Amino acid sequence: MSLEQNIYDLRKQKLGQIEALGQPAYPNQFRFTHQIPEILSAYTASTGEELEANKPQVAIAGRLMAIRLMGKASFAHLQQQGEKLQIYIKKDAVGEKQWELYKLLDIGDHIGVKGYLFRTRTGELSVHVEEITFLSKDLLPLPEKFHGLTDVELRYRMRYVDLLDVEVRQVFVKRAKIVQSIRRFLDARSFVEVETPMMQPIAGGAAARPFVTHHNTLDIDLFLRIAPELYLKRLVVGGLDRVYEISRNFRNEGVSTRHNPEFTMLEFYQAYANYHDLMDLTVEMLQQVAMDVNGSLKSQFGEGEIDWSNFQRLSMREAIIKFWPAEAGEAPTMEAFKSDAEIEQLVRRLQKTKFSVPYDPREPAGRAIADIFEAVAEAHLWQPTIIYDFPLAISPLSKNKASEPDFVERFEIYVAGMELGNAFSELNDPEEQRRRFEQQLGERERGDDEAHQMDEDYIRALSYGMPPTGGEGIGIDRLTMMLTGSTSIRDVILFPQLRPEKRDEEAAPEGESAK
RNA sequence: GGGCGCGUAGCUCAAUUGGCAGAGCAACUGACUCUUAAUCAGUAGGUUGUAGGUUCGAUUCCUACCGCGCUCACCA
Repeated sequence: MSLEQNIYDLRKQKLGQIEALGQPAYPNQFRFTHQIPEILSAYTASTGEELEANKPQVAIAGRLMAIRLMGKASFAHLQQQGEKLQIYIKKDAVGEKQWELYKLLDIGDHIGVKGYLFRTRTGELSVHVEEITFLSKDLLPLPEKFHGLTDVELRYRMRYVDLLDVEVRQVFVKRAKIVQSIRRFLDARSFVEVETPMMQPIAGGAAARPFVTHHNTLDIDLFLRIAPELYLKRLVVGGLDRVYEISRNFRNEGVSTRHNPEFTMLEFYQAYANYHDLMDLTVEMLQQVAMDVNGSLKSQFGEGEIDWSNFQRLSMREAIIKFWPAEAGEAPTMEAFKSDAEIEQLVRRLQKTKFSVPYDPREPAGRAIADIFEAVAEAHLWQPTIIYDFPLAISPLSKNKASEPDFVERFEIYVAGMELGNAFSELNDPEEQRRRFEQQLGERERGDDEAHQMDEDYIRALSYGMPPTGGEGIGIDRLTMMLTGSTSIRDVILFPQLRPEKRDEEAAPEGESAK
């Protein structure tokens, strides 16, 4: 019999004894007067003398996180919503039977207490308990009180235990505030929040491999969406000039500290706006969110500090020039990007250094420009930076720049060396869209299974006329990482994707007798 | 998928060159009516991730597998 099983059985016995004392094992409610955070904020200013004079009566509930027993009196901490309040139980004050009950409690149990507020000799606000109500038993031991759970696998698998750690909890509270703040920002500007299909017959709107699922009655395969993009633009065609959606996308790709197979994205579309309008809107939105969440335009991330007050803006080509590594010789000029031969030369020069840049002569030169950018510039983009004017070759849904047809009106936001957002003036010429899809089909033929598929209904929608529109996607998980200082995406997703846990055949904690 | 690293009591971590597997917290028993990582005395708790191999002897060395982390590649 394992130790864990021992503790489980012991605590079940205690639960039986608690019932024998007349308290139900699993009562169905507790009427409290305050939540613990309310008490802490309402009485911080009250002195011991004031409390002594008024003896404010309170009833509170929470989880027991520490017990310090001294014979016939005891202090303990109750935790609720990530905050702790001390309680003081004295045998004289609660009586024989309640004292017996108290001694049957374990760390991790939920209880409710009634009593009055006072300050201890050391000045800590505490509840002088007059009555204990048993609420729920913790049958399994909590992690070590000082270090908590540090095994990240256990943390992610047993988030219900991990969340008792106040700092872990705080990350997810902040995540909720981020989403709240984004909604407030967009709602105030007349955006309409919508929900579009998660299960799509054609997975479009991004370059990624989808998950496949099956509908039994219709007997068709469906794809979990990789982006809501094409549906949201159909809505703009239909006259929802300003729409947004915050929801999950699914991409059947590797997992890493920056990637989870399901992740949350904000996408929004604004009719009659171009990508420059979106740049301004984005800066304003991210600054509001940072203030709402942290009360500051600075946030700590890893070794450094992110300063959201200042967004650098560079074109992709300018960024390549700016961050061109000395070991690869003279930095290119803007002119160099106009010639396919010169672009190939740039790649060749980089390939002689530590920078690995793929090159495929069958691919359009624009792809090479993007690859060069990723190799030399991306890692430098630690402070918030807007990179604009992307090559047409990697942007099948963006509008061409009028002055430079090989480039499109697209930008991405980079923070802490990561992509945070992606935006563009939306391509609304249905015939050009058809040509782009056909070109993507060509790449599919050549083996790129992330290339975009043909979507006839989307082209039909554009044929009814979409106003000039700017659209943008922002990764909520990544934004949460940046604003909470979490260097792994798994720390901002409650239940990140892990391999299924393998269970041993040993007896389950329910305690079935062994065969 | 490639490379590097990790896996020891419920939790956090030790263990000399390959030589009796240990501590703190949690648990249990006892003492203690203002403690706060409470304190003090005692008790119990282990198939060292799994399976092989080398060896008189393996937590330690080797191989494979499982799980996790970091990193590279793809992407947001």
